[in-house]
Amino acid sequence: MAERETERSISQTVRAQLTLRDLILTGVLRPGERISELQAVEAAGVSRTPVRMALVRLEEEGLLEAIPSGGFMVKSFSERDVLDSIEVRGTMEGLAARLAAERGVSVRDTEPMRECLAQIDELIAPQEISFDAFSAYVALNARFHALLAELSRSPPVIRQVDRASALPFASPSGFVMAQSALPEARHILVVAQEHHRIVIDAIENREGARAEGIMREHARLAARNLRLAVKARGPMDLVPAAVLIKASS
Amino acid sequence: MAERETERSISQTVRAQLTLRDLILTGVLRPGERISELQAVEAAGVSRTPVRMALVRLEEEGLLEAIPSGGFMVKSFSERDVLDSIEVRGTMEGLAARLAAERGVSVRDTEPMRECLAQIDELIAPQEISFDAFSAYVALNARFHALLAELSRSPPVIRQVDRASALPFASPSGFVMAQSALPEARHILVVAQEHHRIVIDAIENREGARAEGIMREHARLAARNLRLAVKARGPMDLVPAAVLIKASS
DNA sequence: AAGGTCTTTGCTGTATACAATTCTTCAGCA
DNA sequence: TGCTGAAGAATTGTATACAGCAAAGACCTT
Repeated sequence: MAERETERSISQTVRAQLTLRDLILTGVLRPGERISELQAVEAAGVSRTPVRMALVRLEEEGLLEAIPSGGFMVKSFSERDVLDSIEVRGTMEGLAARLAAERGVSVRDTEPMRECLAQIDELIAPQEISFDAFSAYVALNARFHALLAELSRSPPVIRQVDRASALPFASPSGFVMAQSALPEARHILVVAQEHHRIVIDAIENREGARAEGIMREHARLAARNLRLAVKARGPMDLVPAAVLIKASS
Repeated sequence: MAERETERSISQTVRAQLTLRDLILTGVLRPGERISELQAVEAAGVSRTPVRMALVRLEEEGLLEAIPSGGFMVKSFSERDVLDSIEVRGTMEGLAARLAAERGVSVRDTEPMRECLAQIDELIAPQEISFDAFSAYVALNARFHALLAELSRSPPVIRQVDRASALPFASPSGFVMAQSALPEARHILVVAQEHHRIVIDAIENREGARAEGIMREHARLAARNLRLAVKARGPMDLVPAAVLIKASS
């Protein structure tokens, strides 16, 4: 989703956006805290103009909230908000899958997805999955989900799926790393992969309802990962956006 | 959705955004056309800084598209894109309705919606519905849909519903005016109102699936209005965003 | 005459200076 | 001691100046 460009050719606005996002996700800027433009200028090493541009973009992304009197603050999320964001993504991915199924896809379209599937199969084959394998899974999983959205061949749908996945904890692989240390880890990946397989099958057979349903259920897996990780206390450090989640009452 | 403020107290950025949006929706700026900042500055009567801010916001809104080499152009939509945008909104509203149903709502919550319903009832009671009545319907309908989204009590869901409704032709009342001149007009409003009634009923009875389903079907009504209006040729002038829709092949 | 290259012009991206508004703090009064 | 007011400081919103880049046109060469 975030293309990496050469360090110097990148625009100042993007540089500021990247820097600020990192500052937010690592918890340097805490939820509820007002973001001082001057402070941001200092941190990003650019002038105020691109910083303001970046702030607006981060607001649209959902990481910031506009303060009525001016300026922005870091948004904070309840656990419920996180779960709902995941549900939103699942719903949108379900729509994408349904449309793909109803409108039909060619084998050429699903080819790269099957390849993705095969690569993930290799990763989760061993009994014990290494930390690196988890990282590789995250990348492949993101690719699979991106390809799925494109299968709808609908720019508006793709756009909304992307926007729903923009929040780090709502993204398809948001909590995968969090479960890497958990014993249930492998089981969950196996189930997730089964979902992947089913959605492709359903789409190819033009079973819209099945394709939609399975993607919704698939997103619920992320929700389960979150609850598991919260209960286990600890692995949350692996998900950068954890600092945005305020302790629920 | 767009609050009206006093003309002089409004920020320059908002002024520019309003002016540009109007220019786009009225077709002064044509789809595919590159937007010159200088030209926009002249039109909005503000300096380049707020204009650039407005351009970024309009891009996020979906009306503009960033040009790789810099600057923005007016986005153009196929009829399919429009239908899909409506489907996206229906899906999100369906989610909101389902969550409201599953989580339960108090009578206090649905009170204002019932009031909305009653007012709409009065509007569509007469055999012939005046043009003004259509205008009044648009406002009440928008209010109903906004209240429905809030019934989910989920900020992430409300946010996504709002974003899905931001595109003028995807908004709940997008094509209502277009059918005002059509003979089928009253029938459609009656059916729409029936949907409104059912979704409230379903939510109060905690029937999540029914609430979701009816909202999806409800959005399809907008899609039907569009097709009807396109076929009738003419009433499209009443929907401002029509200029964004390129003739489908 | 056609193609390529160089120049020029206009644009966008960035930085900074200025203005206006808001927040804070301190003093005075009830 | 608490509250209200005003003044000051700081921060955001806006305007403008500058630099870098891309597209378009003209001229030269083949």
